[in-house]
Amino acid sequence: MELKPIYNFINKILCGDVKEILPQIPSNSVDLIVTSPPYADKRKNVYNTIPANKYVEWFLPIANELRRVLKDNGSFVLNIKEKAENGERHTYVIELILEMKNQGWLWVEEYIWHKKNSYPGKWPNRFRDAWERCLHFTKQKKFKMYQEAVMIPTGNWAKERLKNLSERDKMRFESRSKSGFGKNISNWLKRDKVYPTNVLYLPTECSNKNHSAAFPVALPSWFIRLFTEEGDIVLDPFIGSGTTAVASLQLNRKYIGIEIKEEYCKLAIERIKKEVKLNLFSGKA
Amino acid sequence: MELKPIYNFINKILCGDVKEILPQIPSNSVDLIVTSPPYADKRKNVYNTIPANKYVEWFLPIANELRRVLKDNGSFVLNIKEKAENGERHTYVIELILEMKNQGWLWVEEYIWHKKNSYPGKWPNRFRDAWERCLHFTKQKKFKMYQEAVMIPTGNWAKERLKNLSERDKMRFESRSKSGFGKNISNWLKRDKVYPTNVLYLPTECSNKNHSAAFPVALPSWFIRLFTEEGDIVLDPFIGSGTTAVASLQLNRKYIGIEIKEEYCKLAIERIKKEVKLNLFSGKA
DNA sequence: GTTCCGCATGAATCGATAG
DNA sequence: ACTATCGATTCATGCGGAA
Repeated sequence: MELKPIYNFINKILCGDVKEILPQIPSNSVDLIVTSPPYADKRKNVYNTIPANKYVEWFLPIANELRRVLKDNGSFVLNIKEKAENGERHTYVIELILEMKNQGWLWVEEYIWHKKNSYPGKWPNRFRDAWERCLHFTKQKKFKMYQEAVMIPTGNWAKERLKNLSERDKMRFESRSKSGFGKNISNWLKRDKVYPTNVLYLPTECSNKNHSAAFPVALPSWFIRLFTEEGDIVLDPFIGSGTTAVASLQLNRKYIGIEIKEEYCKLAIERIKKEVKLNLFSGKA
Repeated sequence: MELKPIYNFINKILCGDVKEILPQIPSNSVDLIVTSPPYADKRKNVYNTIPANKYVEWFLPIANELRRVLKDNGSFVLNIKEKAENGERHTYVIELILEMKNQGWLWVEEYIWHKKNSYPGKWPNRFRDAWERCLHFTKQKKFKMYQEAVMIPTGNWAKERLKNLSERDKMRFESRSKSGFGKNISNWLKRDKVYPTNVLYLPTECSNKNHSAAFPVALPSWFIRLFTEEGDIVLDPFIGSGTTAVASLQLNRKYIGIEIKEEYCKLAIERIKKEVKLNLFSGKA
């Protein structure tokens, strides 16, 4: 099949089925794939739900296409968590890991997203679920990684030093450590920063009315900074309300978003427009 | 085979091979199994290390015996983490989960132990590993669980209390209380407490006195409070330096410990003696 | 008695070197 | 080519000695 070159897809929300759109995208063309696909049996009212026991079978062909479109030195970050069913955790996620390895993916790491404010609730046999998996897959042992881009202030250093900062600086400092913005004092801190671990401690974003995005900007933002440079291409095959696109824009990366639900596509485009205006206003673009 | 009744094993450290000792323990006799088995290829200077690719095969017969000795309403908490090898996470842990389900275990939950102080190091392809799995298995859908026993202090009482602590102590206190650790937990009123999540945040106990236990007392302590009542029997088939026994004693539970290394057995017995003395001194036992 | 600083110590992992 | 061993890297913690 003759494929259109990649620049036809860049900075667009492609409204349609992943299984039809992905095959149109040329091979070895994106630097990072980061996504939070619909979880099994969740959000029934919005998506055509995928039963837990068919999840692997449904996702594997998509994973295979994703591997094709990813550059050899690129990364795939899959944010996912198995549901509990009949008093047990379902096994479709760990089965998926094994099957993706059979496809040729390397399972490099499992990052944990430790959710600061998790969904409330009480059950007799378990507590609130406060974490999700962020599975890191690659095509090769060697891949692009920019660890300095996500360094964080030292534990003790931060505590000691915060006392001497004004309230205003404190705010800036806080926002920096969470999302990576606020460059004012970043140089000043450089020597006193350390590398993070494989546990991300981030709050979920309270749903802004329309979309039920449990996927906070800070999450794709962290992986985009870690695995790409400015100008690189970030693909999210289940982009929902456009969170990954927003993160990409903020970081001067290019995005490709795929979304099947038209209402979500519209929502994403609205959010992106606002973000672009913000960038223009701040003289960024 | 004629088995001795369970009281012959209670409050003892049994020095020998798990595979020989477990079959002597009667069926349906312990309320909780909590353990941190030797990880694949780790602690080579101490244990005969189990290669990663033989790990499942090695552990499955043990898991089967554990299921036999566990009471029907009991729980099994397995603390484990896969290693990274050749740039990838190994799959033996997730394979083990699938195989244990085949044996009849229910995989109820995966708790995350978020380690505050993880092992240092820097690599081109990953960050420091700051978490471990605490896999919760049971025999039945219904099992014993005492959620109130691990509730976390919050509210005004805690705030008042915190005022009088130094900044540094406050940090420590908070990190402990986030996951429900901390010794004075019983002092809080019920209305000032909330249920924890499935993420436990606590430091490892490193370079402590004579023994260095990567398995901190607070970890078995939390699960013992959650899954047992006073007087119940707690089994640790890889008890090492006796951490699980210490936790059991502190909480007025009975322990059964198995350990293959004689030096560790001695160490465990020493620690237990000290703990018993402490309990006597405080008028507990 | 406190507080503070310096130091050794890990359930690690990768890349290079050696056989 | 494949395995075994070693050095380099890194940081929260608890201890001991000093002020």
